[in-house]
Amino acid sequence: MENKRELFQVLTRRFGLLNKNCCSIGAVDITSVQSHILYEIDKQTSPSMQQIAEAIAMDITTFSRQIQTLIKMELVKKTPSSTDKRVYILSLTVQGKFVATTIDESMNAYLEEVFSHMNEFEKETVIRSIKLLNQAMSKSSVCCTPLL
Amino acid sequence: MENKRELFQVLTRRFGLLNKNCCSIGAVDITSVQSHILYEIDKQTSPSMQQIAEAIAMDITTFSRQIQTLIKMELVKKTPSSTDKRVYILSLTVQGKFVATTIDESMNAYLEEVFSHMNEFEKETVIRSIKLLNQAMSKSSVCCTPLL
DNA sequence: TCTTATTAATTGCATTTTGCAAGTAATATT
DNA sequence: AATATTACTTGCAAAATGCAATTAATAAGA
Repeated sequence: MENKRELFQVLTRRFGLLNKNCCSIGAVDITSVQSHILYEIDKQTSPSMQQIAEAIAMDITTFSRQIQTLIKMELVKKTPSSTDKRVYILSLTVQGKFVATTIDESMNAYLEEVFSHMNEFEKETVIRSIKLLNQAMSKSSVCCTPLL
Repeated sequence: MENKRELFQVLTRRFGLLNKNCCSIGAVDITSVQSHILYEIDKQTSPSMQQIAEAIAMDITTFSRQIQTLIKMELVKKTPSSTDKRVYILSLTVQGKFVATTIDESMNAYLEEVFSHMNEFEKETVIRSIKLLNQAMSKSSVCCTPLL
């Protein structure tokens, strides 16, 4: 069988590049790391700092500073937890939600465009394959254990 | 249909993390960016600086400095082109080749492990899907045009 | 209860990475 | 022969990174 790494290297490089490109929304300009943070805050419900930092496998100190930046940009809000005063709950501001949604839409639009080069059967197959892959990776013991 | 971005986000995050983890070979410790550079030099034949920088979509000035680092680490060699004195041809040193190969092997080992959670049919399907996806992405006009 | 861990998050460095602008040297174009 | 373009390198200055150490709050042990 062919070299699997080759296939994955190309795939992830492309997707990584996509992430890099897609982060300029009107006057707001964010990095791909920040885009990941927004995505994850949007996805989770009332997450703490730790939770998000862990989800994106980012050092907590770097994360803390990124959040400070995002707060200055008025994209993220930090609310003290009512049950544990050490904890801060992260949420998106209206503008932050808008940015996250816009990025999500443009990513999905891109993916739709990519999938438009396939027929219905291929689409289904590919989607199912990605799911399979995600499942298999989450079962794997070798790597990525902290992740998702 | 379900949210495609979600699927891809998870997949590429996992793969990105894998890339991050897999870069300590004996006494040699390299970053994932450097691993990408080694990979690409190994793949291409007599590539110039520009070629590699473009392949991994990296700013040429940052790339130039990364190469300097890799040369200091004795993983990469820079040979002046005989036909064009502005150009440098990049190649891996013996040690660089060893590092690249070791990373490649450990990545493939990881992927084998991941695929071991699937049956033969699923494996084939997934591999074929990734290929399809790569083809579709290369056809796409939206993004990633400089890439591969 | 009081003392001692443990945990969540922040700051203080020191290092590394990044990328634009400007530079040098060689080749291509006119 | 003069000019433009190309390949690559340096000079900043800003940003990102991560370890060590700090603060404040909760949990656990005596």
